[in-house]
Amino acid sequence: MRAERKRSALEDADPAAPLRLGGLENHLGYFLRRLQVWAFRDFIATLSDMHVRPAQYSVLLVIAANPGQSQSAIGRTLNIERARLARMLHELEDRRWISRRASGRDARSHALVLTAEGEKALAKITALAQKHEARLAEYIGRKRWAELMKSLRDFG
Amino acid sequence: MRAERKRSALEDADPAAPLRLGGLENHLGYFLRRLQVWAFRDFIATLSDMHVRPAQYSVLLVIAANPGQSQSAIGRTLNIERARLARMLHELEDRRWISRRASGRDARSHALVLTAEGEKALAKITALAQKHEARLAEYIGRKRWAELMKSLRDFG
DNA sequence: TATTGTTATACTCTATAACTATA
DNA sequence: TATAGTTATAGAGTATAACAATA
Repeated sequence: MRAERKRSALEDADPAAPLRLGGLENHLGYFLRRLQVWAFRDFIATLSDMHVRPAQYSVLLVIAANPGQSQSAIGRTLNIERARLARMLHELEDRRWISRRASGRDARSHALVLTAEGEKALAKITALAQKHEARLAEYIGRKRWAELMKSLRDFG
Repeated sequence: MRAERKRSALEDADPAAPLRLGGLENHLGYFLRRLQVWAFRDFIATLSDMHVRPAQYSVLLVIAANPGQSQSAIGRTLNIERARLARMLHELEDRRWISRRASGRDARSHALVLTAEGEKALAKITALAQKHEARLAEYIGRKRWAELMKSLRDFG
């Protein structure tokens, strides 16, 4: 028998190769999760100098696009629980990137805005985030990136 | 002036409506994350009777598809850190769904297999997981489901 | 020396509940 | 009564480091 004979599946295995996924192959959630984890890791690594995490970044962008809105409106938009958002906003306030102003209409709520320092930080952050996005597009291929973006954005 | 006059963007806002996403619109990771979170929540809710989380389910499926493999091989396949996987496997062992056998080849590693009880549980779990998947497909539309699945699976 | 599995710690994020102050 | 925001706690997942046993 030749050295390159047909070997059984067990013998055949490259010890470092990934295994069969089995039924997981039929679950979209698994594949979504896998790519999302890659993307978030790359995002965090790319923005490590600024110490900004994806959730913080999303909050900064939504405040920038909707100045003066309340915490509950931000949380509703991004699906962030109000308790979690309250703590995150305190951190961003400690960093002098946002400020809470009294809302004219409702004494219970705050009007959130970026500070001048926050605007400056966001400019740097956005530049790094673009680099991350370019890396993601390269990782999965520009065509696939565009397909996924269209499919997911059209839905959302 | 009429009551239905053209109002400014600020006045116009439905107080419960989501805000503008701003720069977030250009980030695939955000949209991936949003759908993935929906999917995992639905998965957890659908399988709440079995108390199985997505990561546990993925481990059970990969063991079922690759009986006798080691923890490191499972972890490598699913991108689960070995420390995390060790604890998860102890939980699954406590539930009598998997067992660790001595590996013939390497005394350091375990050969993981489903128990008979584990096979039975996985049958129930898989049936529920199908219901979840059907719900996900309905949520985003069957066409979009197929597009995303193709795009993501081809890549992986 | 490197790898397999284990234990432990710290941090992020999610999920709740309880509380206050307003509406 | 309901809503906005706050504080606290518990659980899951991620990231590390250190360790024993084995390769």
